[in-house]
Amino acid sequence: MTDPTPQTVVLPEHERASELVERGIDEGLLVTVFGCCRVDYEGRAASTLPAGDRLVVLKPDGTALVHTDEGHQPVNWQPPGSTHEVVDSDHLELHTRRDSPPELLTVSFDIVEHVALFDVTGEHELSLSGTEADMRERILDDPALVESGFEPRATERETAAGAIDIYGVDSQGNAVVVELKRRRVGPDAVGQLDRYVEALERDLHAEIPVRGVLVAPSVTDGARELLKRHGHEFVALTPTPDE
Amino acid sequence: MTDPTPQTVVLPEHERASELVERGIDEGLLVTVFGCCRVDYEGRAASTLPAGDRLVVLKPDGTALVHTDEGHQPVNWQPPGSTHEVVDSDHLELHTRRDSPPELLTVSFDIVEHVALFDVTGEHELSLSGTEADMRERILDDPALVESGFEPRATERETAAGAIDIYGVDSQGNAVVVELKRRRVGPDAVGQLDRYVEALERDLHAEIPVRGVLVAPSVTDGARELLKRHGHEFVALTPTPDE
DNA sequence: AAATCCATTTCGTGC
DNA sequence: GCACGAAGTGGATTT
Repeated sequence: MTDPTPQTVVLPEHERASELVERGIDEGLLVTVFGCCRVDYEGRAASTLPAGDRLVVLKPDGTALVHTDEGHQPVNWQPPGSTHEVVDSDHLELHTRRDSPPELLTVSFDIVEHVALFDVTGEHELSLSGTEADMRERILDDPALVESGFEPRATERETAAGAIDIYGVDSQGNAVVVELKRRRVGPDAVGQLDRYVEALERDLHAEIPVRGVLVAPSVTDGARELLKRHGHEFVALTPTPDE
Repeated sequence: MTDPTPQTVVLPEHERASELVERGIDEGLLVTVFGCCRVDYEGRAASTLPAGDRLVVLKPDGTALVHTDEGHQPVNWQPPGSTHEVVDSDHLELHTRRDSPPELLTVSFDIVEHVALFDVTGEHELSLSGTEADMRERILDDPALVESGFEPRATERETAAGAIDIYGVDSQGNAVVVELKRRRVGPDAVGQLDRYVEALERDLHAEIPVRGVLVAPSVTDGARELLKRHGHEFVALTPTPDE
C-alpha cells in the first residue's frame, strides 16, 4: 500500500491517475505523466499553451517540467522549492506554486495516457572538467600561458566592480587584470574586463599602470575591436589542453 | 507490431529494453528510461557521473536529457540535432552524439526499471506575455512612459555595437538610446547601454548630444553607480502594467 | 534576501 | 555557419 518501489499505470481511469500522482507527490517520488494537456503559467511573466501531448515531470524538490517532443528546454516549468498539488476535479489538474516570486503553473489534462512513480536513490556528484575554474588552475600552474614573466598574486580579488578572476603583475611591474572565459567571447566580456580594470585603477590611485587581458579560446571581431579601443589585450587559451 | 500508439514496459529484461528503446528512436517517438545508470559526457567540456537512479528522456529531435530527483536542469544532456543510438551490449547503453561541436553523451544502465515510448502529437505554439518585446510595445504605445516629450524613431536601430532597442529624440532634440530589460538590471546592462551610446555618438559625429536611458523594473546599487559615472539615466518600468 | 557572474547555458534573429 | 542578445534563464557563491 505504501510500498516505495516504482509503480506504473498505463491509460488509467482519470480518478486513478489523480490518486496515483497525489500518492507520488506525498511519498516524495519522481512522478511522470504523459498525456494531452493545456498549460497555463502566471508569475514573472504569463503564458498559455493549447492542448497537446506533453511529458510532465514532477520532482520531489518542487521542480515541475513540461516537455514537448522538441528542444532541450521545457516549454513550461516551475523551479525547485515550489509545491505540487493535485486539484480535485473530474480530470487531472496539477498546480505547482511558489511564493517569492508568486508563480503558479497549471497543467490540465484532457487525456492521461501514462503515469509513473519512481523512487530515486543513489545520488552522486557530477564531476565536470573544462570549466573556467579549470582554466584558472591551468594558469596558476603555468602563468606563462598568459605571458612570459606573468606572476599571479590573487584570484577573485575584490574590486568595486566585482571580483577579478586572476590579479597579478607583469615583468615590468604593471598590474594585470585577467578575465577568463571558457568559450569564444563577445563584447560583453570586454565590458566586464573594462569595468574591472577601471575599478582597479581607482583602487590603486594610478600609482601603477593597469593592463587588462582577456583569456579565452577565441574572440569575435566586434569584441576584438572593443578590446583595441579600450587598450586591452587578448590571449588565446582553451579550457582543456589541446592534443 | 509497428503500432505507433504509446507503449510501456515495466522492469523489462535487458534485451527487451534495448529493443524497445531502439524501436522508439527509429519510429520518432519520445522515449523515457528510468533506472540505475552511469553517465559520461565528452565534448565542449567533459564529465562523469557515478551510478545512480535517473530519468532519461530521448526526444525525436535528437535531444537527450538525464534528470535526477533534483533541480530544473538535467544533470547531463545533449542538445537538439544530435543522434541517438542504442549500443549493442549485455546491458542497455545509449549514445547520443553530435558533430560541430563533436560531443558524445553515454548513458550506461546497470538496471532498467522502466521504459516507455510516447507518440507526441498536437503541437501548438506557446503564447507568452511579459517579455522585453512587450515592454517595447508599451513604450511605443505611450512614449511618455520613458519621459514626457520622448519620440521613438526606430526599434532595433543598428550600430557598430549592435542594435538599439528603441532609438528616439527628446523634447530638446537630443538623441536618446533606450535599452530595455524585463527584470532588475545589473552592471552588464549598463555596459550594453554604454556601448550603444558610444557607437551612436561615433555614428552621429557628435552633431547631436546622445542620452542613454536604461528602462527596467529596478536597478542594483552597483549598476546605478555605473550609470551615474557614465552619465546615463534610469527609468523604472515593469514588463506588465501593474494593477 | 540581494548582488554578481558562470553555464556543456539554450534559443531566436539576422547576416 | 557566426554574431549578438534575450530568457519566466537556472545555479553557485558571497555578502
